[in-house]
Amino acid sequence: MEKATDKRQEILDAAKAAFAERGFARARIEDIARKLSMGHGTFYRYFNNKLDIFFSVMDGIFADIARVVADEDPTSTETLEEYRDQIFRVGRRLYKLFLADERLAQIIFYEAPGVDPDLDRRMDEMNAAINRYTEAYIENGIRKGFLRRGLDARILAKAVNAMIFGGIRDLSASRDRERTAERWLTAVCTLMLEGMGTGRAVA
Amino acid sequence: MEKATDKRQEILDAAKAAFAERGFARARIEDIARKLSMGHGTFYRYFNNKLDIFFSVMDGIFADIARVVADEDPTSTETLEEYRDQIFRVGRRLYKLFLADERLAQIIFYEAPGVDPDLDRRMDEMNAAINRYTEAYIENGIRKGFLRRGLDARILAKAVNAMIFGGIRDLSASRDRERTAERWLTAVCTLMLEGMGTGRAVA
Amino acid sequence: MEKATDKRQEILDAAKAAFAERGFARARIEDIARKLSMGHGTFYRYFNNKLDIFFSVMDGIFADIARVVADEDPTSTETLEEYRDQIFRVGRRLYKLFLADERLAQIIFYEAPGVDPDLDRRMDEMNAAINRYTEAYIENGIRKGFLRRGLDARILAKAVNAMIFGGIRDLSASRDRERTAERWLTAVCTLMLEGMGTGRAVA
Amino acid sequence: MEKATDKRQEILDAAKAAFAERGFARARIEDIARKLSMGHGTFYRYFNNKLDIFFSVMDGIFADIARVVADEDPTSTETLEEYRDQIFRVGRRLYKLFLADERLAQIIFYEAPGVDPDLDRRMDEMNAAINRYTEAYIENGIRKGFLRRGLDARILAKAVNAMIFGGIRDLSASRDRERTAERWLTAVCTLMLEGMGTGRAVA
DNA sequence: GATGAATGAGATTTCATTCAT
DNA sequence: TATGAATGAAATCTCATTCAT
Repeated sequence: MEKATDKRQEILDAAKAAFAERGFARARIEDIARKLSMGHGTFYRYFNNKLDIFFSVMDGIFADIARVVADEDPTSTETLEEYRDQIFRVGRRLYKLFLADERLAQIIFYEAPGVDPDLDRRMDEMNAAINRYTEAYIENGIRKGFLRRGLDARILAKAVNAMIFGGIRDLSASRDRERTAERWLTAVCTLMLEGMGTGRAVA
Repeated sequence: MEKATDKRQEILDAAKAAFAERGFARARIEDIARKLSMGHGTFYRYFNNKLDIFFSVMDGIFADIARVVADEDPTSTETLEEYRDQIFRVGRRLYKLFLADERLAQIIFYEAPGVDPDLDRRMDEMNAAINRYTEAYIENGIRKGFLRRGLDARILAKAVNAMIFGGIRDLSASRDRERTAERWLTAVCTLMLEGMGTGRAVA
Repeated sequence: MEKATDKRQEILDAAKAAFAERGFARARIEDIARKLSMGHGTFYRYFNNKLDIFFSVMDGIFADIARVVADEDPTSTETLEEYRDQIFRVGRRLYKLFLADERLAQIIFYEAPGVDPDLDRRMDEMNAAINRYTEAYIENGIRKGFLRRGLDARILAKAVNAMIFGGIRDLSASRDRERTAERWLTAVCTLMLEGMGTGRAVA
Repeated sequence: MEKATDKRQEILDAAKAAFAERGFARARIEDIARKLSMGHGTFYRYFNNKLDIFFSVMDGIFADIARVVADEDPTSTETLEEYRDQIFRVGRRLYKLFLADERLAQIIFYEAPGVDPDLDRRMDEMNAAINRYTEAYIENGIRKGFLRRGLDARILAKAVNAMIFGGIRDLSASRDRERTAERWLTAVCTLMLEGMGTGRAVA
């Protein structure tokens, strides 16, 4: 049984690589099998079909992201400083996750969209879950008084996450990734906490 | 000549719909032709091949976006209030563009990525162009004194645009779109200019 | 009426060029029309279909060849010297014909075979006619006594013509064509009249 | 492995028949497959594409011919009698090869020319190789003294081969092939060694 | 369980031919 | 008479999936 799980994982990994490299449509089952020196008929012992394994690959990616995002308790933050630290902490972990495996960004941003309506929906749902998480942080901040009252927490949460994922996308294409990651975290915090304005008289 | 241009435009439009609905791979040339009650061979009188028309569709979309984005002069803004107005103005036009044609968001966010490396590159380039534009706004703001010195204009510009396009994506999926659009614009402005913090003592 | 004949001839010539250049299958009616700056629909006013014009082109070529071959009277030759002169005369005219228009050899040897069973048959018939002609020369030679008795005139005629057409094929691919043509004529005459042997005691 | 090679050979043979019967352009992959009661997709497991298999068919034919032609040593002939015997021997084998498989002549003379420039070139090369071979025979004959000095060996070799292949072509269309083959061999020898003249005073 | 040969649905693309203008 | 837009038959080729060994 262990053996079977290992093999499944192996196939999953080869498939992830193939999908990242060539996209869903152009990746061939036979290529994936050949990379593992196994008959491509064997593939169908572990997965029902091509879409099935793509969903499995995506599930793994979603789980990786969820693990990072859900690692902190949104209600535990008490001050703006703590919040800032938290953003950096979560952000760094997230960025590290994507920097550790370039295939993630390639798949999430380029290859997965449009493959299957069901999958698009699942991506939207994962997105929504992350948005809810961020919303909880913001609402906690308002409650605790270190974020302003009257903020549109729902939309702001989405905006913040859009930035964070924009950063991930940008990171994948950048040279000095460590440095760029820090610049992004700083920029995101700036916009989240102070904005870019000089603070003089904004209605 | 007018006739031919019209026909081309007609095909282009039917293709845009097909690509938005089923994605590049699943959209069939014959579907596009049948929708226009024409022989599918006719298609090839107006476009070289399937990828060719997809590029043409995308070119149209890029041009639409560029027209909106490039409509204002980044250096003309003098005060934070003017800047905020400008953001709202450009944002509203951009959101209106996408709300007027749901297919744009579907194609840009779901169907175009991963179809062709060349096209991915062109999307990245369009993105970069918009980023440069926003960067110019921010640098102007710093120069004019209504944005803080020392800001990382390059990354902040990217972050801002990530939010704006995040808004577009969200809008397409939302109910009361007009209202949601305004909420997004407000949220983006908030983050850009003041952040969410209470302003008390942030190092 | 003259006008129409001219046009027909013009099309025929453009088609000959197209067939020689690209072969029957790859030559497109539209290309032929475009070369004449005429609508390709017009083509069908002068020819029934693509095969029809190919047949017409071939008929022209056959006629050109027949004119050269049939120009002399096989029964008028009286001596070996006259015969040799005659071979040179006819051969030169034939080689000149093909050297004057490279397309002839290209079409005859490369493009026409296999296009259509009917056409293959017509080529065979033309060939047979030439063979009969040559056979008549040989039979005349035997009768007049300057060729040996007992020769297998039928096969020898075919062999001779195979050489002559082999020469045409070779000429088209050679550099100094005038010189090569003379060498071929000399070679053909040698084989026809004396052979290559030293003449000592061949049973 | 044996199995796969057999299948490949089976397909090759069916293709040879199809190409001989209908020509390259009109032969359909599906016909070849159906003749073997196999799915047409199977074809593509053994050959890359239609041109690929045509080249393979031709390679087989070229190899068959080369084997026959290269079987004797041009320099070993010492007398005219030996030479004559040699011509008969090689000629008989060559004619036998083509008589054993009618498709060879059909493909070589009717279907292959003009299919593909590359292939035309390869046919020309094969031809050239045979010509060089015959040239070696003639040069040997001159050296050994049983052929006349001063002969234009290069062109004469081409002329001789043109006759021999002319014979092949003629054979395929004839009734009593065995008899015709002998007549051709006799005719070729006559022209090669003595010519048709009576031998009286030819300048 | 593993294999890979076989399958055939399905999509793109070409271009001779037609026919309304 | 000339035109060229429209047509669709026809053919190639790909590759996910099946299944006998």
